[in-house]
Amino acid sequence: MDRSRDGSAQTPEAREAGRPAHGRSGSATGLGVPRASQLFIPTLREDPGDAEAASHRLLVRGGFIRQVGAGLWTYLPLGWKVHEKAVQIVREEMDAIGGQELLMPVLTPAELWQASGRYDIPEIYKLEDRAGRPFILPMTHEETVTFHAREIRSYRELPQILYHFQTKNRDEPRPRGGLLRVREFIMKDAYSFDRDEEGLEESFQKHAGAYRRIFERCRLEFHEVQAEPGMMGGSESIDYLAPSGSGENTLVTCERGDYAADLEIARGIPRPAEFPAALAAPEEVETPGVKTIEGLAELLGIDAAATSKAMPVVRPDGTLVLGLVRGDDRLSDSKMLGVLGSDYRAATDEEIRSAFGASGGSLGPVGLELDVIADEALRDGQFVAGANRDGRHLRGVEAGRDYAPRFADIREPRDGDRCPRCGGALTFQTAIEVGHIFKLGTRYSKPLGATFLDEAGEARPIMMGSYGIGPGRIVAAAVEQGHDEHGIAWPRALAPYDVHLVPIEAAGAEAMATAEQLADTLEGAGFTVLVDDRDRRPGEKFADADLIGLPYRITVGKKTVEDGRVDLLVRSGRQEERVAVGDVPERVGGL
RNA sequence: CGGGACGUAGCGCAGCCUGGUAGCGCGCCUGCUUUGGGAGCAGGAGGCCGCGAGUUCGAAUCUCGCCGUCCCGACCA
Repeated sequence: MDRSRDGSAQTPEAREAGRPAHGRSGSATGLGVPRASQLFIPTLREDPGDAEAASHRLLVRGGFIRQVGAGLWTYLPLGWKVHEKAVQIVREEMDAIGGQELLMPVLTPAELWQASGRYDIPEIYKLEDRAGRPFILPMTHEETVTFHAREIRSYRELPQILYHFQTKNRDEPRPRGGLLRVREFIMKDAYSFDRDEEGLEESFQKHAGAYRRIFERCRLEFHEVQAEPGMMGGSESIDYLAPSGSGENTLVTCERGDYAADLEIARGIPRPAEFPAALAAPEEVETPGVKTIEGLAELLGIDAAATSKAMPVVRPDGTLVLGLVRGDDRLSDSKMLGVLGSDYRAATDEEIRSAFGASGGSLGPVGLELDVIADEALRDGQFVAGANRDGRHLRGVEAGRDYAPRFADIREPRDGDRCPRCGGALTFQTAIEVGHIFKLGTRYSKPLGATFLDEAGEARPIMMGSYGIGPGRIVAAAVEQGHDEHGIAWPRALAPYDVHLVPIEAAGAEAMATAEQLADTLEGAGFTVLVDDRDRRPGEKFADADLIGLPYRITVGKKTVEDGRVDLLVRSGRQEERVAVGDVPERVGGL
């Protein structure tokens, strides 16, 4: 215990014993309610110059966080309180589904990651100890937890759920947006261990339930969507997306509420194309100088949706594949990745020239030896396609008749698409990914040798799942969803304190005494209170209170104190009401 | 990693084009007056102008290199 700060003769035990039973947090001084005059809450009058996202701006201005380097942030005392509120909610819900909290180290021997095959992921930080032994700073803990799961020997010891809150490091190519994408952050990562698919499904659903409760308790608007498993491998994954003004994901939802998906895998029904009269066979037309779909549609006087767009790509083994989408659509990178089952890159001009005998702008699927992957939207109808001769296109190209593609959904949904379930209008919003859960299967248990013996005495790899939540992203999403031009409006579940008590200095000793007394009463009633006892002008105190965003603000001034009343303001609304001092706890509790 | 921008007092910025004593607003310190939405007056402190080379009698300013930060893209549990 740090005695240097506190010269009192109080022993830790006495201090502990003196703490109130209802668990309110201690004050900064060791005496009474936390006072702004003695806390480190450096608010800023102006927006930081390099911040754009609302959460970034307001968390910095409100004195919650400060930047140390790109993607590296300190949680100041106020910000850490919010973070820990989120952590506690996550912890309670994880424990409620039988999760067992532990703590695994950050510093990790490289050999674990070499064994899983993830050592070469570019995002991991690599380092050595003084003897030259290789270590990494992991981005998640599958390898380490699987290392421990090797101690599970029998089906009798399954299932298990283990989790921890631990610092993760990622050498992000581009950190951004304050807490939205960072290089070091705390993550709750949980891992489930089951004997078979059915067990995994059960663990997976338990987590899905816990996640819904967590985000509901945090008062976040969120959507549970099917997602891409990405580099984690594994069969199924669900993303939890919180719509926000800033973020890196695009959430696609149906106006009727029956469909929600991440843009990367979302399906949309494109508007129907208007086709010209059908032709019995493709017919070549001169299209000199036409390089774009717009130019082509204009020249021929047709709907851009009645054209097709060819996107030649190259796989790592050098094979060329032609992706074909409708002229007005965009190829979806993530979907293409899924269809190809491998990495790919756009073909270079030279590769295009030698394979097609034409350049960019005039490519089409007819008469090719290559694999052609055509979007579903091209299944029916006749489209204009490149002729594979510069300056020429083909009219009336029909899939099946004129070329033999493999059909797949490879278009990126866009504005104007209809819902694949009900035909309703789709809307697109940016969103923050606040959680992601995965079925890993035996992706890690096999290479790391985590097996158990079943009833038949046969060794089988453990079925695993992995479940992540970023408390820092919950914090950012809460601000994105709860703020106005004056500052943050925290939900009570995440607010660093419940009540901001603002005595007006000039109102005199009586007002101060009333404030002190009210603070104690409120704390006694189970609320946490921050008293702004700073020697500042009222306007400044109000501005800071708006910025910091505690759910309730109580003003004690000479206007009110004379008749034993105070002004109560709910941060999320803007209406203020005058309440008798004695009625305050009940009034606040009822809100 | 590609494209763009920025780095000057604690914060937000001007000055740079056209080289010659480093400025403004806010904040900070002292005093007095003020006090229900970021006060007024007076006085004061605070700068390796990102770093390093070069050009020049002289560089915040011109040139080159490097570093850092932000935005778009690529990337992305």
